[in-house]
Amino acid sequence: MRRIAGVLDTGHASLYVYVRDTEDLHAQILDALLATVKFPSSGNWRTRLKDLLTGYGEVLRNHAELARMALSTQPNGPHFTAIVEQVLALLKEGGADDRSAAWGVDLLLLVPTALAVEHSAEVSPRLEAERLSDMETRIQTVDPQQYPNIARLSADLVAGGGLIRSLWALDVVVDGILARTAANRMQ
Amino acid sequence: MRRIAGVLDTGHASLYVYVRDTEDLHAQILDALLATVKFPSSGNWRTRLKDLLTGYGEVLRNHAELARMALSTQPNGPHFTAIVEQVLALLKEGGADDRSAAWGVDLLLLVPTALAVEHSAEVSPRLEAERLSDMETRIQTVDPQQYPNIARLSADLVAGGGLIRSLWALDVVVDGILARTAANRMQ
DNA sequence: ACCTGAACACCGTTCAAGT
DNA sequence: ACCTGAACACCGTTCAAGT
Repeated sequence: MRRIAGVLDTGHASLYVYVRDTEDLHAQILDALLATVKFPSSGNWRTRLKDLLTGYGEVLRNHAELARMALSTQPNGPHFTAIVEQVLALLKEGGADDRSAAWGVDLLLLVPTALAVEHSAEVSPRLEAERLSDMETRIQTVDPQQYPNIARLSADLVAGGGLIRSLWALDVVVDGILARTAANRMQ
Repeated sequence: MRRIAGVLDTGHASLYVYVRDTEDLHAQILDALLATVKFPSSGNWRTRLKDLLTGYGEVLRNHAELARMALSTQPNGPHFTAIVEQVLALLKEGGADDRSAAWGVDLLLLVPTALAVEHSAEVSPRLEAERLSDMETRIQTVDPQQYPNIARLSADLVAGGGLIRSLWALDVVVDGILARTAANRMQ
């Protein structure tokens, strides 16, 4: 509140004319930022879905505070609602059944949101690189007797950057939603 | 810090002898609590996996602050590491390939963690019920012209409680990991 | 109607001083 | 080595007083 009031060159108490509290402030800022998210128009439905959610994730990754808010309280602004609508449309195009699509949209939005919060601790690139290499050495030097699977998979556990992992996670969830659809059909 | 120091009947500054900062304090508390998580021994691998992650999620759901910490900074205590090891073992038993298992464990742990953070805003049951019914009416009264898919799926969007949705989400991610494994085999 | 400054009730963290 | 109280530098929120 105080920081934003400073940027706006006004007293911090003045903001309470326009917002109810900090959460409300964050929600209004987020929806304004979501106006910049592009709705992809080329490629198949899966590519368009991943592009849309990547764009959503980019906004959240640039504003860690907003990602935290988006996770703890479901946003409800018009631009957020438009993204939900589009995700549902793309899942329908992909052949997902109604319930799988409805429940799947939450899970799909969770991926970029949670990943944005995960990377919100990145204070300085300097410290972040150190933290990451600490984690790598911890995984690579784990006791193979006590944790055989971690030791065996240590290379894969530390492999892959943020974006490639995010795209992989979205593919996993999309595949899972389609698998649920198939399982429901067989019932 | 001050609250916990009060419970321990000591000065808040004294805690800094044992912890580096608030994040370190949360990490130590979380790993102590994770000692209580049961490792299921009956049922097939998928049931055991879901039970294990549900147990993990229960701990986080009872301690919202810790869930937020677990999301922004990867825990690294011995009990957390043991859970990761067990998830990897169960995924291997289920036939997941190495990379899908290694990357999948992050995504699987994300589900209960993020859902715990989501429900961390539940201050009083009274207000929470109100917030939930507000959301329901908002979804059910959405403009069908502007948001046709939300309107069409409104019943499914609001259906299902926390636990059943969590189990569904875990099934989706497990199915997705197995689908990725199958896709990798075909290459 | 909108803005302001002061005040209130909190935080986490540091540090000199005690034992 | 461990603890303490005070102090510092922050928060979000409220409110009476201004214009």
